[in-house]
Amino acid sequence: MADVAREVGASTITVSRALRRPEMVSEGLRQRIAVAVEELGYLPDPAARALASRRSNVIGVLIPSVTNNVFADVLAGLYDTVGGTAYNVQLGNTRYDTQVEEDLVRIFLSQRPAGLIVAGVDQSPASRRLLQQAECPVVQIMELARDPIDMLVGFSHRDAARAATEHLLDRGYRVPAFIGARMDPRSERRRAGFCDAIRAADPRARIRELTTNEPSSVRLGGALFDRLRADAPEIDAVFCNNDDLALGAQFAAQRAGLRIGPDIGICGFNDLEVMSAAHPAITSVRTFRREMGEIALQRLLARIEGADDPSEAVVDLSWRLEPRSSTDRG
Amino acid sequence: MADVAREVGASTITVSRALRRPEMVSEGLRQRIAVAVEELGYLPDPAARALASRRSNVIGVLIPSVTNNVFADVLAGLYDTVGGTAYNVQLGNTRYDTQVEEDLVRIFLSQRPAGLIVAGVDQSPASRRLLQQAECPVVQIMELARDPIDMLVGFSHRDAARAATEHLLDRGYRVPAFIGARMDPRSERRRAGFCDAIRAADPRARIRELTTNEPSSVRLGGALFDRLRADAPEIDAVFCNNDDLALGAQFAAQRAGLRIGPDIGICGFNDLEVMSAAHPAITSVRTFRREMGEIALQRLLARIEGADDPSEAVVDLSWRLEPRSSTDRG
DNA sequence: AGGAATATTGACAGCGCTGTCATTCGTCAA
DNA sequence: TTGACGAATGACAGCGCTGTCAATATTCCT
Repeated sequence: MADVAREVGASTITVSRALRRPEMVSEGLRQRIAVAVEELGYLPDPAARALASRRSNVIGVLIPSVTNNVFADVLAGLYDTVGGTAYNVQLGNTRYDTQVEEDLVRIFLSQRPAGLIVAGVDQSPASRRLLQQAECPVVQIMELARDPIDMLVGFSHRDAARAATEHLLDRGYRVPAFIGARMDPRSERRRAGFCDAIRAADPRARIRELTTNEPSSVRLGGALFDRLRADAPEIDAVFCNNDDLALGAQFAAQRAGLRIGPDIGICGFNDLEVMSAAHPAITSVRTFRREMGEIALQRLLARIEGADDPSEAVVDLSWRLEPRSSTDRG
Repeated sequence: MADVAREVGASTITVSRALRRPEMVSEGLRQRIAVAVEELGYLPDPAARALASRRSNVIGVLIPSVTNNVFADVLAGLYDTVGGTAYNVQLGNTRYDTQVEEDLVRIFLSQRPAGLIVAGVDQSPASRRLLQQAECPVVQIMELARDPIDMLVGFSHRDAARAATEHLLDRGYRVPAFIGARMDPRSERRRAGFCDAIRAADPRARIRELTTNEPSSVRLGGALFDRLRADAPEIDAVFCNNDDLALGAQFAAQRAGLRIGPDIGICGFNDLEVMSAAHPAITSVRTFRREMGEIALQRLLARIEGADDPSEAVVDLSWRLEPRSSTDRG
């Protein structure tokens, strides 16, 4: 930066201002500085900036998993939106553990981040407190809640699951069951939505379900489906916690010689691309994962850049049922 | 840090050392410092560290896509390995564009990263030069090459594809075709491996293929399969660029009433979890994506921590053919 | 016992930038 | 004409830590 300043015959602080608040520097100087920066290939040192301004350019993102398709999509939205800005996304993998999450919150906060995005609304009390006292904006994503820490972008898993289950009942299935893996808070809410729908139809109905805390996979979906049918042969539809399980259930049903749709209804959750391309196509609840990442980051950046007005502190992205052949009794 | 120093009656530099090079500080002092750090909840400021030491704790990772399953697995390996260390992974999304990659290399380098991991071996000349001159270790991942910039962890896509195609021929398929999407350098090498095998079997054979630069997806795999069969009805097997395409091809073949295996052989690439769980299970070439991330980062950290010996500058992770029903002619 | 080698600690300056406050200069209403 | 005011620029100090070199304490060897 000193070089640039020398080049144009100005002080370093003026160069600094030309880069960060161009409107504070006269037209001519600004241009000459821009030229010199380009010529010299000057790139500001983020560490020095962070130290001097007591605020880093890091957007901390806390998610429970990196591999999971759902979060991969959220991340894609995040990275797309952060690309081109002066900010950097920094991921923290909480591994579905609130204690790990709390540690990461502390570590992130020690960097004086520009903003924080955290998945879910079930932080530990200590995390919540830390985040509330943070002097940077915070966005919770994935879910809806009555008492956001700061901002919130998500949708109601419970409502979505309830709608999916109602769809099964509407289509004439009598005994839908719930298949769940990796029972995190969001999965539990989907399960609750399933129960809502079942009980609304028949308050005395028995809830048929099979859940596990193992990470979900296609193979596991098949295994759970087979076990569930062995225990409860009367079931004629399954609402799966997520699309991987649904795909696995469909494969298992096909192996068992069942006709997908007429003999067994299958519904997934998230509507990954594969669902509509499968044979037969699988009904699912579409969620707006990429958009969640984009919007969360947009809100965050708006606040960082000074928009104090939290006009829309909570954004409900909702969901959309996508009925397909797998729940068509024909 | 000054607080900690005061608490134990030592100088800040001693505290600094106790944190970074414990062996340089006497047992007793070290213990008291550890206690004080814990009590005061002291966390070092990474920006100040980076500025003073002229070296940040950032491991820059340049990949072409965040959503892609393949890179998601690599990332998972990376994040698993970096967790618990004092380093931070910072992702740069090159979007399959070497110019973007070059800009990102510059930006990353301006942060004085602890190390850099870049996907592929086809960097622009300028990127290559920058990376070679970088005063930090660099690992290229995903592929093999004769002239690594520094270290390399990957496998031969060409050999793997050749083996897969030979498998089709061995199984008795006469007219295998190649289906490819998102034709990046690695896809091109797989295509070359396909051609190698076909030509080795019959030097005068016509190469049947259908490729596109669109990002791949299950749906696209089905569409390409249908178009390919319309143009070349004689084909009796397809080697797909990746598993998504293979899955789509399988669904399309099923829609067309073909028996998977007897009527049409299908082989994918990467061996995502879904391949073995599909109905029927789909033959694929297993690649060690997560391991690639883990090992690349381990090597990098070893070098950062001072192991100068580049005993194994190149690690070949190889691959493994996983024959399944989809290439069983019965 | 004497000196060299080693282990342990500290003083000091400065990393590259920005926040704060001060200065200069031109403009404008009274 | 004059003082007030805003726009443009600069001086200075310091963000929190570490590299370097120096000083002191301790151990070891002859």
